[in-house]
Amino acid sequence: MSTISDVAKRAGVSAMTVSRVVNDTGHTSAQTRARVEAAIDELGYVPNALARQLRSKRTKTIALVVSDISNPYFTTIARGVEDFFVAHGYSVMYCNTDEDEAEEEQYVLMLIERQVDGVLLVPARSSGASFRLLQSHRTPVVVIDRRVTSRDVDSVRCDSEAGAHSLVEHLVKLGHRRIAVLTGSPSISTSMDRVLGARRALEEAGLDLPESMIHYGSFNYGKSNQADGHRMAMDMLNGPDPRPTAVFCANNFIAFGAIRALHEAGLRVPDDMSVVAFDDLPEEWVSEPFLTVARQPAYDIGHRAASLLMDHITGDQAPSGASVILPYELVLRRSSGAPSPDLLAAPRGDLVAPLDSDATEAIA
Amino acid sequence: MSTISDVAKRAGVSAMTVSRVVNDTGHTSAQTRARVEAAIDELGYVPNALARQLRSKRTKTIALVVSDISNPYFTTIARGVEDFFVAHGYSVMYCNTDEDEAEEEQYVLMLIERQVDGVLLVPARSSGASFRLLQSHRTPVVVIDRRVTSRDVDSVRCDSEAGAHSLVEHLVKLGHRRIAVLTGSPSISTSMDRVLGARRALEEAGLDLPESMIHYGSFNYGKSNQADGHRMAMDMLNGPDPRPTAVFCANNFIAFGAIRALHEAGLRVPDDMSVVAFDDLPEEWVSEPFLTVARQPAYDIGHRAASLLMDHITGDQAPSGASVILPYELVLRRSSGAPSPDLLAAPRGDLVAPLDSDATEAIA
DNA sequence: TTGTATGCGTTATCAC
DNA sequence: GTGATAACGCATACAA
Repeated sequence: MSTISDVAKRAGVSAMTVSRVVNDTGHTSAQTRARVEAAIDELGYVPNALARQLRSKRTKTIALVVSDISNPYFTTIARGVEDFFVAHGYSVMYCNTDEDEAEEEQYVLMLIERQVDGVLLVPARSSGASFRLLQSHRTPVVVIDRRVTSRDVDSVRCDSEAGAHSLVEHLVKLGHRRIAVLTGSPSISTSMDRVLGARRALEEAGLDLPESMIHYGSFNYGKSNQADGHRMAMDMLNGPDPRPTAVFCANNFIAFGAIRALHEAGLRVPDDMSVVAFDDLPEEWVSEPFLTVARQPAYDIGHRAASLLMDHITGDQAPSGASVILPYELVLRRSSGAPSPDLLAAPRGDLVAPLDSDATEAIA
Repeated sequence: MSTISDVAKRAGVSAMTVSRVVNDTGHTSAQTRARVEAAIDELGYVPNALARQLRSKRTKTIALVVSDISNPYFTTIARGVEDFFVAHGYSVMYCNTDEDEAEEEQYVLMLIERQVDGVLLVPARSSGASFRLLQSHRTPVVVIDRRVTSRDVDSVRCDSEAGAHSLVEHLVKLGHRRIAVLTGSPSISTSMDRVLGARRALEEAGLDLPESMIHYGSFNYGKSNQADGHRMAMDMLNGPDPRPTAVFCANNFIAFGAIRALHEAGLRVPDDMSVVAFDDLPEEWVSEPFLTVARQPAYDIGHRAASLLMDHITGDQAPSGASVILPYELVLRRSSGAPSPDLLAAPRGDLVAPLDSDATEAIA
């Protein structure tokens, strides 16, 4: 409520002297410093950051724009970002786009208005409209989790192609031949890279991945609060015979929805269908970790991206269009197993367990 | 990069006219409006929010200060807050204190510096230093999840006492007589309310809750990234005979750690020990929901608190010291069952399953 | 070591 | 309907 000149008046000095004391810039005699500090305490003076930022043209604020703040993958990234920037005296604004391009543009505009010093962006589309906007306002950007077509924008992500390849290769080695893929939107590079990795693994085994085995949907829950993996798995089950014996889900939420769908259809995992996926949950959260996954180093992704952005902010390094690709970790668990010999050939109807079976227990 | 006067020059008008067009205030002729809008487009002008906020003394920003942003309980609250405020044209800043009072004060100071219009606070301690600071700067506050001693502070939370009572009553009805409590810090009202609820349920059954059966710790993972429930459960198992037959965990993370500890000790849940807890995870995340819980209406808590804060910001309503207490929902699952008759009397050693048993499967 | 003048980009107020 | 002026609170540049 009180301003710098209130303090100045009270301490019998000029506003500049107060400013110097507050910011520890320049020299001030011990006496006046003491008087100023006393006045500050008495008035409960707190500097107005808006005025300071307007004048200095630096907000000491960066923004993290993600597509789904409910997803533990992104909250873990957020931790990595936060830890880095708080240690460097910056604040972090979190923005959630729900994978919606319009929301993203609105947020980016808001961030420019607010003069943030930099932006970490998980772009909803690879089009790059948002970060062209940012660049035109000289706001440093680092892209997280996804590739973008534009040059001169740095990015940090996990090796999606290789992770998908490993997971599907694992399925192939177990003996699976008909493997479906449930992925996110085709406009997100991560979705497509994971399809590519899956396809490569199949082709190396002399198999192919027809489009009919790929189901596109959403990485998020979305407004309906329904995991799209559920719908995609239903589509898969209702597709042409013979049914796949395994399914690769391109992220955690898709896998959760898919497993629920399989469960509802009376199918046992992995007996009737193996499931593998990208992304893991903290092990403790599920009493019995069950899902075979490619685990991304989410915290490190956030931390590395933060560090890179900081280099751009300080000018220590210009954006070079470089990509930092971090390794995944393959975690084999019980959701993947060898297909039963019958499954490899038999028609579908005979194999679906009756709904009142103990499929529930088997999936646990 | 370009300012309002750049636009004014280009359009051949004054800065004020541009301001009027941008903010849709006052009257402007269709002609000049068109000319101004053209100039804005050509220059890619974006207003500087800092200057605007400095002048108008409103930032259209509120802050949500929580004790653990990794906890789905708080991210769900955040969703409720975000949905409300974004719909009203506000931005939300998220701050994470890790239940640390010093961090909290630092954040609150930063928020005052940044002139946020209001704060939603999950206070680390009930002392109330932080919101006295906020109040002295006339920043509206609403407290979430916890009671505070101070008058004239509104709060929104779930009925912890009643929820704990229901959970423990459920255990008593199943036949449990020795029930331990693992809770958070004694300085957090929520911790203590849940102990009180547990005690009341036991006393109604003619039992009592000695201090030796209560273990205090942390609701969070903390820097060690170790769930404190694990340590507390170990303490409980190493305590005096006879061992409890059931345990009430005062939040989700405590329960996760405790279950892991029981698991490691070769104890089966619920056969050797029943477990009940506060807070739930989204059902899909765990393929087989297992834990008996009191589920808090987290989204609603966030939404209600946001709405209340908005009333204070607009001045529609002065803080009255009122508490909004929302109901919990009891969800019975497989982690709680009747104690085996042997357990009620027998000494400990005989009952611990050997470590190489199939306890793992049983807990799933 | 301390103070003065000036401007950051915007809007409130009043004048035309 | 439009413009000139001042002020929001602070820090840069320069002077003393």
